Amino acid sequence: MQRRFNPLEADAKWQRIWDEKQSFRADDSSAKPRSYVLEMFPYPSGRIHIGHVRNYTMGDVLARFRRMTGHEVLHPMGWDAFGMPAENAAMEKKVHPGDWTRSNIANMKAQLKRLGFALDWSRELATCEPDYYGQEQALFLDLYEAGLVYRKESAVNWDPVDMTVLANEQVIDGKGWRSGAPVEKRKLSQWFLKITQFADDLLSGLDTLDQWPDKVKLMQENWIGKSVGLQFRFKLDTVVAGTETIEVFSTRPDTIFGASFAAMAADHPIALELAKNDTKLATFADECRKTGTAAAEVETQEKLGYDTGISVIHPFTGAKLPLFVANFVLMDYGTGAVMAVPAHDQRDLDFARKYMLATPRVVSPDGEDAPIGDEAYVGPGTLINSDFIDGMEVEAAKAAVIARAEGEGWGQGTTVWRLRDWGVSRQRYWGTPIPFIHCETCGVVPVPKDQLPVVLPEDVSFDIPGNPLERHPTWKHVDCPKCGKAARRETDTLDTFVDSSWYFIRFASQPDDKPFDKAVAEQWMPVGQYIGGIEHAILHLLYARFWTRALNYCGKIDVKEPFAGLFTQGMVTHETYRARDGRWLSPEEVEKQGEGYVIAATGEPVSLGRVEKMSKSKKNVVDPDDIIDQYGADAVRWFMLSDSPPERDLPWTVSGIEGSWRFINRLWRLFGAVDESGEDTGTEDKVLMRKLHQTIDDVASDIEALSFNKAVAKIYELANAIEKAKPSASRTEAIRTLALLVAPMVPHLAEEAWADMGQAGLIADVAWPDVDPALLVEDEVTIAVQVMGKLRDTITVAKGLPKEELEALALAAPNVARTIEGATPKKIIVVPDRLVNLVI
RNA sequence: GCGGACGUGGCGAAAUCGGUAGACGCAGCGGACUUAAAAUCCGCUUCCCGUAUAGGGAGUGCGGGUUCGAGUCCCGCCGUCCGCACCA
Repeated sequence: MQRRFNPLEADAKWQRIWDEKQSFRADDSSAKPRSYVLEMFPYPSGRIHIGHVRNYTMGDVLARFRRMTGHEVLHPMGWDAFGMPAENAAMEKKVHPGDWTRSNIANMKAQLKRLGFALDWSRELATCEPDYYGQEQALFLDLYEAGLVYRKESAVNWDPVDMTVLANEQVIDGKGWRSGAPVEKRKLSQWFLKITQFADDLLSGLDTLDQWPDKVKLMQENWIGKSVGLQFRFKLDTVVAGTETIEVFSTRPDTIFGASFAAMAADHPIALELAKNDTKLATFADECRKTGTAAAEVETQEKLGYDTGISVIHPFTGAKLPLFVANFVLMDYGTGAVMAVPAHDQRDLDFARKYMLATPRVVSPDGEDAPIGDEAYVGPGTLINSDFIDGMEVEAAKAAVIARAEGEGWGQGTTVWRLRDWGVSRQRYWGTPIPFIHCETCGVVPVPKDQLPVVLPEDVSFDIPGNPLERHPTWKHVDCPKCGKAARRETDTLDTFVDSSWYFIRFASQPDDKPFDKAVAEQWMPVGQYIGGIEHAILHLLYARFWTRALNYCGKIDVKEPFAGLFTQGMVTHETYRARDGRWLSPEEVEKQGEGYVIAATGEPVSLGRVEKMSKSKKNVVDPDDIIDQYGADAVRWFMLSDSPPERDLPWTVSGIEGSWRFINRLWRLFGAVDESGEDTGTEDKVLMRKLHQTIDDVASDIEALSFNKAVAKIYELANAIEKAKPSASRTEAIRTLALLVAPMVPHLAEEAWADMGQAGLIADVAWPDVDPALLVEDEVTIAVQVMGKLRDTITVAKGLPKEELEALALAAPNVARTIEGATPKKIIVVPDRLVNLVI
């Protein structure tokens, strides 16, 4: 009778047993080597997505494998549970954000459980619960005491309809993403975290992260954006409202003798002042503000300027340079004004050509004063036409100019960062309340730690737009902790990125009375392997690196980098289908017919679209629950690991998951063959044993390298070899060992087989099989024989055969003899145990 | 525009050090079993010439180069994708 694996029964059974035995609980006091494996925790949107399944399966395989190799593994799961969708649901469906979120968590947890992940659920946390965000408030106060938190007036994107602040990413073409209303700039008092204090450290720390993708490190480097240069003051030839100088920044102070004009942003204070009495300038400035900052616009936009009629005085030559207001100068970078050197900066050159300004060369690769064409020269060279720095190389000239400016007191060497301090105020309900009180007498007063957590009120309404905390009848009214007079609670809540900036430490240590225990957390930290999507390359990963440094700065933890290893996995994609009228069709609606697809119900032809990321709008979504129902957890897990390298996109296909399901059953039949055949002849199968031990070794290193697709291929090869092998003691051993090799990937099947084979205990508790090094070396090798680099034949010989013998055998190989037709080779190249190449 | 990654059969992909290109899976084709289907098993499957399980030729985006030998190294193109975006 054919054995068919029954995942419906097996999955639930083993999940229950693992639960009962607390198999995956991490022991804080273990003497084993530690391994912290973490996947980015999900936002509880309601359903898990196939992308989550891929992400968590990868982490699970690594976690289970590390357990088998003798590690004490921490592999936790939680919920990034604050955020806007819950408030949107509250507005649309009239449910409380907390109820909505908690029921989503319950649903998603049930879904995750069905996949049999080896998670320590005892450490589960949700950021929306007071036991988490209360500790976050305590940490926020610690950072405040350390001087890392401050308030400042800041221009924000204000949505006048939703009556709330929007993040830059939520403003699309100048309009609120939800309301569609034109966004206003408003000055509001906002809470900030001093991330810029750690800018240099966050940058140099990247060099220590040798287990991070270069791509992510580069993105962070660009985001932090360090520029070193000279900040200096030009004297103005006309005093503007009491101002006699304009401050500029340049990364190329060496080119200062090539400056032919200066330019400032339309919003520069001097420009604003001048515009008061110059309507043409005011109009021009308005034009500058109107043009968008969208990629396409910037690229095509012409350099435009307005000559103010004022000049700046060159600090060395005393020459008068015209001062322009220019649309390419940004107020929020550097000082909002620049010295322009057209010969050595492309933007300055474009501008100079348009307004007929001089373009003197001051750096030359060959010392010649060649005229500048349409391209600015930005390469290395020697300074010319530059007074006291003539003849110097660029770097020396930079230093010389900075030294002179500092000596004469009109400028100083400076570093400018693109990174801004992190604005964490949100005018939302569903977030961590910022633990401060505003008192008319005492000012901004921190909530005393013994009064934490500041808990969100439950009785809120979402009938009208705006922040429900702000209009709650009682919540914000409190007495000042200092003077006892009536005062007002801060009604802003924290950006949810704060919540995800330390959850990994709370997983490692979760006491009731403090955010974490230093010693316990340090035993686990840093996270050994962190796995998640590339979309978090900058924000989340940078914030978490900052927050960990901030805690380190406060003496809370002896760790600076939270994630030693980072892996960014690819997306799960799917074909898209469209009907003739252009509407998207879901996979269930279409049917394969011959080479193409038709609508199942009507037979109407369907056009096949691109393979894209699964999304509701394109209707190419596959629900994890449905496929688990159909094929069981193991087939789904196996598919997630097969074929595509984990960092690349994985195309979901029905034939692919069916292939996985077929293999699950092939394994199941193979495992059944151990008892059934009874044909263990006691004989040894050396070839199979060699294959087995090579596979044990390969699969182990593939899993460590997260090359799951390769591990899967090796397991297929071994299964093929076992099926072809004749019954023997070796074959029985190989089958039993195969169960161990697949255990991290298809754990339910492995447990079922282990029990079925009469083995004691759980396979989850069995160690990874040992490799016999003697079996890793072949005693016979197949050698390629080439003539002039072209393969002509192969010969199989004993390993380690001396050069002369190989040459003789190669010359004697029939195909070779025919090809060279008796000629004597001029040269013979022999690579021992690999190949012989005859040069005629 | 700047920066980065990638380009291998019909498809997803292997090839860890410059040494037999295409392992493994999917799809496809042929066969066995079956009344039939499903399931399963066996075989073939880069392209071209060839009756051939003989043999040969071409072949890793394109054009060059280095080398006894290049998917891999170097130079120059082309294409796709991703990130950033007037950053002084």
